[in-house]
Amino acid sequence: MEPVPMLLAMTYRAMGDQFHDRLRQIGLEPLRPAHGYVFRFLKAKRATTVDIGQHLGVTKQAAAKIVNELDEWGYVLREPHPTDKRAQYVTLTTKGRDYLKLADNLWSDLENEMAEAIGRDTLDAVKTGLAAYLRHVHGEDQPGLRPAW
Amino acid sequence: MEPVPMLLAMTYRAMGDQFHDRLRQIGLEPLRPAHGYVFRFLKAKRATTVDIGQHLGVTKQAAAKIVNELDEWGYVLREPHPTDKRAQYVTLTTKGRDYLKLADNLWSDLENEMAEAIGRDTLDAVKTGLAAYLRHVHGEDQPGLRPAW
DNA sequence: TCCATGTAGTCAACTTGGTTGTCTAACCAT
DNA sequence: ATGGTTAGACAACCAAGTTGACTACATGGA
Repeated sequence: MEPVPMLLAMTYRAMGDQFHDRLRQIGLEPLRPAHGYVFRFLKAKRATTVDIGQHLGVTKQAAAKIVNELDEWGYVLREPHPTDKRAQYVTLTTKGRDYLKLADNLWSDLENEMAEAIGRDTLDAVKTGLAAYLRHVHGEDQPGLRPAW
Repeated sequence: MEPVPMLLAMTYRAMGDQFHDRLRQIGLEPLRPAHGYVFRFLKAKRATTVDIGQHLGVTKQAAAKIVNELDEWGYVLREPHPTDKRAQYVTLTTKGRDYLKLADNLWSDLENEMAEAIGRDTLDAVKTGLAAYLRHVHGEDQPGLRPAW
């Protein structure tokens, strides 16, 4: 059997490719994975560019580029931080939230198809297993999200 | 619960980081993941540069760069293809096989620690589950190995 | 209160790891 | 034979990161 990391990489790639294809079928401009992960992160918590960089596992400069793009395209906007005059909160616009909602539906479709293919219980085991491993290696502080290739 | 692809990416990243750290602890020059995947591929079957590119999920030119590096560093060598005068088989040197053996040991250490953390049965479910999914979406023809970020 | 140290964000230069495009030589099916 | 395809090499380019430097603001002592 293939080593775990190869299985992870191949599955990630396979799901990502399918997601990308379906987005294009719908006719929606396919943002890169990083963009989607930013949306999801912003939905969960208020965050600055630095926070986003940390979450993605890239430098703040790289994160700033991504935020700039999302801003230009109208998916997010910046608002002043209430107490820190240096910082800015990055927040989702309606367009951003709509995109995220659509993407979430697509992902859950894919996940359901996966459940159908390998069994719901196996899928659950995969998810809880990976989540448990992540809690084990890092405590509560997330690792970088970006796969280092 | 986080969507599956995020779990995959985070786990891949977490394991890769650990692997990388331990290689450095040993004092071994840490090649990139792609290099290791090439070793593993070459061990399994005779392959040309084009084959390698396909397996990794990159263009043949990108694959050629990687093969060139591995050649310079003494991990692989090229030998003429028996029937096709255009093509060359890329094969592991002893140095390459040694590196792979060491890396394999490291990976199996990591996998054992994972088994300890989440339970051997859960780990088995993860592996068989992902493998089954991959067989389901692509038939027998592998997807690209490289995660598209 | 003042000062030392640290941090958010921005700008610029650079590196890396890929891409596309083009070409030659060899292959192969009609 | 010959027309279409393929392996490999060379070159130009590009995307997405990096490091480094700087400004403005924050924060926690002495």
